[in-house]
Amino acid sequence: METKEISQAVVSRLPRYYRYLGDLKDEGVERISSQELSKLMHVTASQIRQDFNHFGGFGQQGYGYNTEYLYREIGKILGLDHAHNMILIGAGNLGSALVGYMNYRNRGFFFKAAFDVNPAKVGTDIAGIPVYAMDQMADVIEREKIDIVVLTIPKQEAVKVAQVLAATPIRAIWNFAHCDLAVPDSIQVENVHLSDSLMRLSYNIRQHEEGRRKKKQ
Amino acid sequence: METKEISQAVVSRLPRYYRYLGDLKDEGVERISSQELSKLMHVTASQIRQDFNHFGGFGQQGYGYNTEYLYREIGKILGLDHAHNMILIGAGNLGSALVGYMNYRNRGFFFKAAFDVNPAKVGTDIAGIPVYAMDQMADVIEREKIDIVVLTIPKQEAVKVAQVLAATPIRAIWNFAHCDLAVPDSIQVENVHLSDSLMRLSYNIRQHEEGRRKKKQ
DNA sequence: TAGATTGTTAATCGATTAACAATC
DNA sequence: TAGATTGTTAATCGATTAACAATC
Repeated sequence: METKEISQAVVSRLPRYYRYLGDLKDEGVERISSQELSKLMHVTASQIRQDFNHFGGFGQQGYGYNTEYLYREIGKILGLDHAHNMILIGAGNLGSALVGYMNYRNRGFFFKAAFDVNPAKVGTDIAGIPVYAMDQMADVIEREKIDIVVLTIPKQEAVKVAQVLAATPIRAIWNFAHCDLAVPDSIQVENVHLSDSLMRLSYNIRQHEEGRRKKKQ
Repeated sequence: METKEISQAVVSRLPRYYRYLGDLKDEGVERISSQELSKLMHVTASQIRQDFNHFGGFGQQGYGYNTEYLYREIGKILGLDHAHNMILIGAGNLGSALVGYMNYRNRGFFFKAAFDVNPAKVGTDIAGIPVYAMDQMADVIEREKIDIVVLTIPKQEAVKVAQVLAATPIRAIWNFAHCDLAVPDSIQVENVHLSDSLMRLSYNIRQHEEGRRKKKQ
């Protein structure tokens, strides 16, 4: 399908399209034009058509796009037609929240186990999955065919664990630690830097204030 | 200070600079050149200088940048020199995790209260802050001078709550609901769409596999 | 067929990188 | 002073938007 590399700018927009199309599908909307979708999502119709066309033609001239079909196709592009096995490293508050959420609203992402340094947690369950000691990691990854590791541990530990993970056959790390990770190219890293996000928010608050102050003068 | 509008691309990089400079400062590094920082962060030295210069000259020719000074200045730009009062709406797993995290590692962001629809939770404490009924929201916002509302509730409710919030003097929403919010321009919205993030990860796994398959042929 | 809307090329805009003069 | 490195302008690159021919 895709020949040339797709830019991350486009990739970042796909989940949002997927979300809107899912809603439309659920509302029973059978077809939608790039112009209608444009109004709904507050992006240009041109961008929508360009984005979709990176992956081949999903529409029909004079008709638009079939909502259900487009939804399914974008799902495939996003790899949601494959199951993913996950483990959690760091069975703290945030980790438990993620496991709980995934269990509840599944879309092919399955948590198989959690790991924690705290001996008091080892042997217990969080949100229905067992917590193991850290030294069981490599074993469980192999046995359960884990692709995705979710890292919810402090940055110092995250850096060390990433080194260990680099030698395992995992394919991705969903990194919630406040640091960048050095891993081989074969492992994809998706960072969720919550503190960065909050700082961006803080910047925008300040910026908006400033703008208002200047206008007043 | 800033006259022309700064692009969000630049703003998004500031927290990462802040992170690296904080680490350098803690390691006792007194000064750093754009070239050294470039190697460390894997971005071009040119971009670093451009980014900093959007906000005025922080460096010195022939010397580089003073780590501590630059760190403090970026902190100011990010608005971290002002305190922010926050409330949590949705005292579930994720919300509790965020409150717990913020309480522990404070940087001027203070959670004052939480709100939940569940009557069993109202009157209790989560991570040291009181949980109120939803109808107390506007009152608490005014009394506690809340700027930032953290939304960790399902999307259907989030949309409704956003409507209520639009009429309050809050300045920002940190939105963890899987939807976009329609609020006045005076309210900044920072979205953390975790499922979008996971889909991006899934895409990149798939993309990498595909690349490998093609190479083999 | 006529009208609508895509797919796609060309034009524009903005962001990144390169280069170098200014200056510590 | 000479060397180093910034601040800043100019060149390049990529992403977004506009336009329109193809076609359902």
